[in-house]
Amino acid sequence: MTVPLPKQEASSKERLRLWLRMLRVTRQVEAELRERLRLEYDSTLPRFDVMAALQRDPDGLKMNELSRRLRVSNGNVTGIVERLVDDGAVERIALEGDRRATLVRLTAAGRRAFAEMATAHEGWINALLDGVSEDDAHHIGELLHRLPADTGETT
Amino acid sequence: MTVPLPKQEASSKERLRLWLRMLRVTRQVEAELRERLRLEYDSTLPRFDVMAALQRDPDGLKMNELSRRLRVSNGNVTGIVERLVDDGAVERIALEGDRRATLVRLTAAGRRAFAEMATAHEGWINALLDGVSEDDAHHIGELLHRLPADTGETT
DNA sequence: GTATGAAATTTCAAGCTTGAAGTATATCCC
DNA sequence: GGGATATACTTCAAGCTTGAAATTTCATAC
Repeated sequence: MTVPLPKQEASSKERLRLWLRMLRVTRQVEAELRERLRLEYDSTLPRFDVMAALQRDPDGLKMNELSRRLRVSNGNVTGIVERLVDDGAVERIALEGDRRATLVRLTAAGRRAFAEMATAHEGWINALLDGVSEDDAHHIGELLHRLPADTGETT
Repeated sequence: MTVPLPKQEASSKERLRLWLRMLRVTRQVEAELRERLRLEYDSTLPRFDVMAALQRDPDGLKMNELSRRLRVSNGNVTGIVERLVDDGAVERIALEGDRRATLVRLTAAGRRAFAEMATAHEGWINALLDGVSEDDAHHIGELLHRLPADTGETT
C-alpha cells in the first residue's frame, strides 16, 4: 500500500504562484496610480476611493456605511474624511434625528474634482492592463468571482 | 463623415471592472493573511515578505538588494529589518570591504520561525483560492504575465 | 424615569509606506 | 592627493491602516 500524499499538492503550488503574481501586479498598478494621483492631482488612492463611494450617493453616506462599503476600519475613514474636508472636497452634515451619526457627502468642488480624476483613472487602468482583451478581462473576472475572497456588492 | 469614437471603450470598461475585482480579491486575501499572521504568529505581512526574501539567500542580502527585490523603499526596509532584529529573527552583519553596506540574514531562530509560517501561509492561500483549479490558476497566471505591470524576476 | 446595553463615531498607539533630505563611505578623475 | 560624484543607508514628516479603548447618544427594559 502506498501512502496517500495530499491530493492537491500540485494545485496548491500553482495557486501560491498565482497569488504571488496577482499580488505583484496589483501592487505595481497601485503604485502607478498612487504616484499619478499624487503628481497630477495632489491626492491619494484612499481619498479617491472615498470620493468614488460618495459619488454614487448624492445625498451622502453615514461614516458607518462608508467604512462598510470600503471595507476599512471606522477610525481609518475618520482620518481620510478629515483630510477631504480640509481639501474642500467633502462636507459633514448633521443627521436629523440621530446626533451620534454624521452624513458625509461630496461638495460641488469635490464632484468636479472627482469627475476629472475618474476619467484619468480609467485611462491609466486601461493602459496598465493593456494586453488583456475584453474577452480575457471578462474571463479572468469570472474566475475571480468564484473565489471565496470575492464577496461583495460593488459592481 | 461620422466622428470616430475611441475604439476601445468597451474593453476599457471591462478592464476597469477587472481591476476593481482584482483589487478587491487581493485586499481581501491580504487582510486574511495579515490577521492570521498577527493572531497566530504575532507577525506581519511585511515581516513575512522580508523573511521570505532572506530565506532564499542563506548568506544574507544587502539592504539595497532587499529593497530592490521587495520593490519597496530603502527607508521602509530599514524599519522592518529593525523590528525583525528586535524579534531575534534577523541579524545585521558588517560587510567586509564596504563600510557603507550592511548584510542582513536570518538567524537560526528566524529560519525556524519562517519555515513554520511559510507552511501555514501556503495552506491559507490554498484555502482562500479554493475554487481555482490548477488549470485555471495556470491560465490566469499566463494572462497576468503578459501585463506591462508584471515585470520582475521572482519565480 | 432610570439603568443598561447597543450603536456611531473618535481617539490612540503601533506599524507600514513613501519621497525627500541627510550622513557616511567609496570611487573617479585630474 | 584632493575634489566631485555616486552609492549605501538612515532619518524624517506625512499619510494610511488596524484593533482596541474611549465618548457620546440612542433604545430598551424595568
